[in-house]
Amino acid sequence: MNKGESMAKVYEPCTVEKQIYENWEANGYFKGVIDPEKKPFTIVIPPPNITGQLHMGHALDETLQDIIIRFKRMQGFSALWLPGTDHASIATEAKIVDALAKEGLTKEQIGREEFLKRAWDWKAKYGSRIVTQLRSLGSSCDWSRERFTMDEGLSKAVREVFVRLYNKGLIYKGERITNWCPCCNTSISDIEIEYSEDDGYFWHINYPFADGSGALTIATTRPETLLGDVAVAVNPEDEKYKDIIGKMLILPLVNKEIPVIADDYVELGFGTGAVKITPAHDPNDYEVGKRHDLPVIRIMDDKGFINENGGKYAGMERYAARKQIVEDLKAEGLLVKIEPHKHNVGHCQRCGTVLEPFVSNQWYVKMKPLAEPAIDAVRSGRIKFVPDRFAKTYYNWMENIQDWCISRQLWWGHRIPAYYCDECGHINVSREAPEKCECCGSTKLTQEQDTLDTWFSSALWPFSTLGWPDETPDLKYFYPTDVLVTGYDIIFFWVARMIFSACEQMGEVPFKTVLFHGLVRDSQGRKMSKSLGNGIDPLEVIDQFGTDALRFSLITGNSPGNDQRYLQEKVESARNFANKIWNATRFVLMNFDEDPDFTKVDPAKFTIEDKWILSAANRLVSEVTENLEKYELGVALSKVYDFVWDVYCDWYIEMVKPRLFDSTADNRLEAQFVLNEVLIKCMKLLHPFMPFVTEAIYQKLYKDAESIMISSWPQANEKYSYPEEEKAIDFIIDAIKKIRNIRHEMGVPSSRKAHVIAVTTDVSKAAILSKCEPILKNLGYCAGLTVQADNTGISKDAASISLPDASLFMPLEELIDIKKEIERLTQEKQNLENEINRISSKLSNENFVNKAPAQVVEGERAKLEKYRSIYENTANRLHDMLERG
RNA sequence: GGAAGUAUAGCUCAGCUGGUUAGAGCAUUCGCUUGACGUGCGAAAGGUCCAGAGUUCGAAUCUCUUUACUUCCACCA
Repeated sequence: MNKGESMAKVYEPCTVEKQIYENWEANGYFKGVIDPEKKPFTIVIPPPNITGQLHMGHALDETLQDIIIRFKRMQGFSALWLPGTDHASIATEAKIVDALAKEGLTKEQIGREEFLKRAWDWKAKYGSRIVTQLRSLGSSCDWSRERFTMDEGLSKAVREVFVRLYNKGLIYKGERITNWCPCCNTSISDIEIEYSEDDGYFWHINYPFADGSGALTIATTRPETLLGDVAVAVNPEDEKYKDIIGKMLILPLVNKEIPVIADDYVELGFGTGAVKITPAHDPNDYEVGKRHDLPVIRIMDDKGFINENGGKYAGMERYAARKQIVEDLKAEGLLVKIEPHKHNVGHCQRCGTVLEPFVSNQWYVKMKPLAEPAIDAVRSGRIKFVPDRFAKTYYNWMENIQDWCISRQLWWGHRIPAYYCDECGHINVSREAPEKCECCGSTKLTQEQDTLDTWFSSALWPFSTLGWPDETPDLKYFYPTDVLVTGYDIIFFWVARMIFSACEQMGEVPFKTVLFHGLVRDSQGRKMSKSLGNGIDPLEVIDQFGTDALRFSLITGNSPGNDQRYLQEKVESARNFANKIWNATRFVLMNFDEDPDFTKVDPAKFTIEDKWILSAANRLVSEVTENLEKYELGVALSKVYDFVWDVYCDWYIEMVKPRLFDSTADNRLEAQFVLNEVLIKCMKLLHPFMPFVTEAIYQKLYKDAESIMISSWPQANEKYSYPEEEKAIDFIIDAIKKIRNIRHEMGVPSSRKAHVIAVTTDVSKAAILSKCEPILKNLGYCAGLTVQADNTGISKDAASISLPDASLFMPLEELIDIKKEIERLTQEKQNLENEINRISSKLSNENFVNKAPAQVVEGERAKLEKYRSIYENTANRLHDMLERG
């Protein structure tokens, strides 16, 4: 039994994938190694959350990166794909809090230390799950370098950056309006807000004038905030209210006097034209309050309950208080009307709770100075966005950036390295806990309770994972990284922040290219989500169809930055493709001699079809390489697919079958060589996309193969350039297709072979036809072929095929329907005429001939010549038939 | 309110810097135990490239306008 016969008839991914992956890893092929002889190529993984489960988005993201890194590795770069995970402060903390709740505990009850212990335990238990899942995608990450955003080194980097920014005055602590999630119990940054258009109400409320002269009507969507009102503002230009500016109003329910003030902020013509001002609970009001020097009265606590400033409402939950206040206003006759009102309400990105903006004391990063170099990094081209339209989104955000609230009232995360002096109140900010206050020398210091936004640490990922702030050899060699692959949905959260962090800390960009991909949606185009239950588990798909099939289906038809749909049919066809190449290999090996000695191959014995495919494979190599360099992964893949399936399997293999089956054939070894040569080239081109099946095949093709993943990327081989043979075989394929077409149309069974007569006066065409007789016989169902220069002996009822500079005649005896044949020829003649007219009018257009590139004009001329020749043949035959018929 | 994307065969999508008789997969129709594969082979049908205007010798491709859908940003109490 030879190697081919020992291969299963159907490729079964699940039987080989795991072992192949373990082999790669055990042999250290994934390792990024500092090699001064080689150029580095670096990718850092977008670290998945430790709370995460593998989803289709990861699958796409990982596949793209793996394709690029495998390609570069094969090209001879010292490739490093650095993996790791993110601590995901808010998401993880919520998990721990939930787990505690099940035990009837709160985090306050167990205290910070115990809480963190549990969090680390949780991380140890579940943090590796996602990493295991990434491996099943075939990811060739250097797992020996796996990092975690809260490991020792990265925490050091975080403290270093914090201290540096603080010392430069770019981090400050201040009292400002911040968005607060009463459910997660923490402040959040602006970009963590998700707005949605919600149904609400406009409550119109009368605020009576203190002097008893009537009332002023305001409208609000949050009536409970009136407890914190300190004024009512009107537009200074508003004729209606000119006279009341400066008058005092009685704040309902609170019974306190507040002034009517004038401020441009109030928009003319909107609502009642009078706006209650609650500086502690609204960012705009806060600004108005500052301008008018008004007090800031916070009336709600961190959990969303009315505080002691709320008088009799103190202790009530915010919505209960709202209801009560509306009722009380109604009772006092101050409620004018309630209007339904749609408005945008901010929700917590993580838990969906309606956010409460209020003043609190938080840490911020001053963004303006950081944004400028970051904008320049992209504008100058040092960082390239693919597709480049995302640069616009990026500029727009960066140019209008607000300061970044980085403190979180959470325990799981990097605790802010600020130490308050209990004696003098001075804030000591330092890398390590100071022994005494740098201001008064007191040793009584208390560390800040708050932790940092998760994204603060991931912003440092490209350099912190390489050892920064230490000047490590890794950092020197592998930084800056080459390409970052990520979804466009985190351009602000992560990409932008890495850019300004790197520019500030490293003085250099974090990566040279950012390749953005879109979302993987369900088959109906909906976002995959837990609540819809429409998510598809990549692991299940892998089990069923294989990793390669999943990867293939995600990449084919994918273009940068665009969303795509997940369709199972696509995975199925990808699986079929894996099976196809498996069987092509099986065929090749089944038809190998025992250990063919390719050193004995004589290129002089290459046939026309050997040269044709060697030449075509060369072009494929160049094109695919170029597409990959430009990150056109989907295009590259479909080119290999087409070549392997259509060109290699359906044509070349079929062409060489007779040679292989004839053990005495003189050039059998050459056929085996070419089959092998081209197949290996294709497998290498395909390997980044479909690593497992190509490895499995590679192992079959080579006796002592190490691994395809460390083999070298194919190069176009100049000695295999045969443009003439390529043209010749294209001519023959065209002829065969036409023969098959006619036979099918005439309903001729494939068992009935026809003796074909080729008529041509063109010497080179005659030669090609003669040379290709075996191919025509085999694939064109010919019993034999005669090539001659004139029409002698051609029966009137033979079916005819017009080719450039040649005609083929197929006597099919009684099977041919003359009427039908005349119809067919007439139609064909008409089609050709149309084409010829189109092209000749183009060529007779002086402007075209003068202005179009010579190559294009030449191309059109050649086309015209070809069609004319075919036309002539068709017209002659038609004429003949009509005459004789 | 601002910005962006998409619109190509029944479905899902390719088509790069303008020059193809406009492509693929799936589905459809017809035929095939052709010594690798029916997860296959062969053949076919199917498209005013959303609509309109412009630039050009030439537009699916570039510009503008319209329509439909999608997304992001901002946000008026």
